[in-house]
Amino acid sequence: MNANIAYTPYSRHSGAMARTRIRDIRHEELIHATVTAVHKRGYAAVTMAEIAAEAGASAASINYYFGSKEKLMEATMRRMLTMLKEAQLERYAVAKTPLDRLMAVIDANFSDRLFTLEQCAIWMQFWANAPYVESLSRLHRINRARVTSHFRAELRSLLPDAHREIVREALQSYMDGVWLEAAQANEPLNPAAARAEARRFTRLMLENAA
Amino acid sequence: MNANIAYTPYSRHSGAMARTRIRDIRHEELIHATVTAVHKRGYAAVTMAEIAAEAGASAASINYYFGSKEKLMEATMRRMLTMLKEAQLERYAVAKTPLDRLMAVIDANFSDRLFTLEQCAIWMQFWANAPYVESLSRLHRINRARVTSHFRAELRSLLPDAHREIVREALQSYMDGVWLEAAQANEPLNPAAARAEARRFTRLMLENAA
DNA sequence: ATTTTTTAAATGCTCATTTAAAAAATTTAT
DNA sequence: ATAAATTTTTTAAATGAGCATTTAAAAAAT
Repeated sequence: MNANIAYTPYSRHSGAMARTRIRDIRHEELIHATVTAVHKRGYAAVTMAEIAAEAGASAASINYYFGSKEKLMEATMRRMLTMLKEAQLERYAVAKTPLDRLMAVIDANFSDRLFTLEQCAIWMQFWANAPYVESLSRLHRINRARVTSHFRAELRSLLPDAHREIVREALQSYMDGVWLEAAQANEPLNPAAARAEARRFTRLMLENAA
Repeated sequence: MNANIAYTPYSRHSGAMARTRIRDIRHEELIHATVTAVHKRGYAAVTMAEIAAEAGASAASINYYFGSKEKLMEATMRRMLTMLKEAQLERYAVAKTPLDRLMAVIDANFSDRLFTLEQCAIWMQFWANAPYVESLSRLHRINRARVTSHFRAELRSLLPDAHREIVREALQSYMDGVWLEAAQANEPLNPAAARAEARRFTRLMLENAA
């Protein structure tokens, strides 16, 4: 009856069984539907009914699983942030040098999975709403801090102190700016081209600053 | 009775007199109130009544002067774009070299008048809404094209073909990215510092290629 | 007089959220 | 197993608040 009660991760009758399946499926479906629906209509304009329809469900079921429109948006952004983090970790796993790792952070941002019109749109709505919604603001700070710290770590061995911070800030601003502009596009994005450009830009910055 | 009829720019009873004053005053006041109110509450959340209250007027008078909330937002953004253009022209007037003019474009973006929390917030709302509102989308394209063409013109004499476009895109993305991040801040911005950083970044980009 | 400006109040619509009841799935008892 | 009981999931419909916009009439300006 109440979606907010705490569940143990194991079913109650046998030992280490799988946890309630439907719950996870619905979360997945509804978050995906949110991304699609927000892309189509914008966060301000999209209605619970539209999101629900996108998932083949009813508006009431969104509230059953997420509690409110705001919490749904928060869960959706949490998912986006997790995807970004994972994309980066995947690339870290095969990176050998500090430069490889620096490029891993950058490539992750423009990976095929993430750098799509739909997701650019969601991020744009996220940035626009974060200043007015504490939970989103918090997510933004956390993500920003994570990326900053990775950049700092990798740049430490690539650049002298004097230029390091300016280059780091430039890299982060550049990435945000590219996303911002991509959110205005109406043809499909080209992640491979974006990665190539970002790498060229990065090399240019490093060369000149070294 | 109807705000949409065409007015001649001159009063009807004497020769070349000042045009209807109140109209201009109200436009000014209401646009200013819009910037303030949107900064406080976000475009999605702000109501006509709140904007009106900010200007000491009634919601109905906004519709009398602008026709609708959407048209008010459009007029507000038009004003922002004009301010940006003017800030740039002011600096062009005293620029001697291509590098001066390049810096003029950049400095304009971070001028004391424009690079404020309030205006960053408005731009953020603009970017988030442009994909869903044709009139805003159009403004975005126009502004983007204008800045692009200025950058191209000035970079032509500063950089060889090979690097020019990548540097231009990097500069534009950088500026957008700085604005995007600034929109998340909650302390007052420091335009002078932003200009200094932007100049350092620009020099870094140009050094190698020149 | 006539036109422009102003607003209080009315209108009408959209929507998030809640409610209440049914349907489906799962657990317990037989 | 099978049926009964219990819990989880689903949604149609109700609720109620919020809001942009319109109307109609008054006030101010010309």
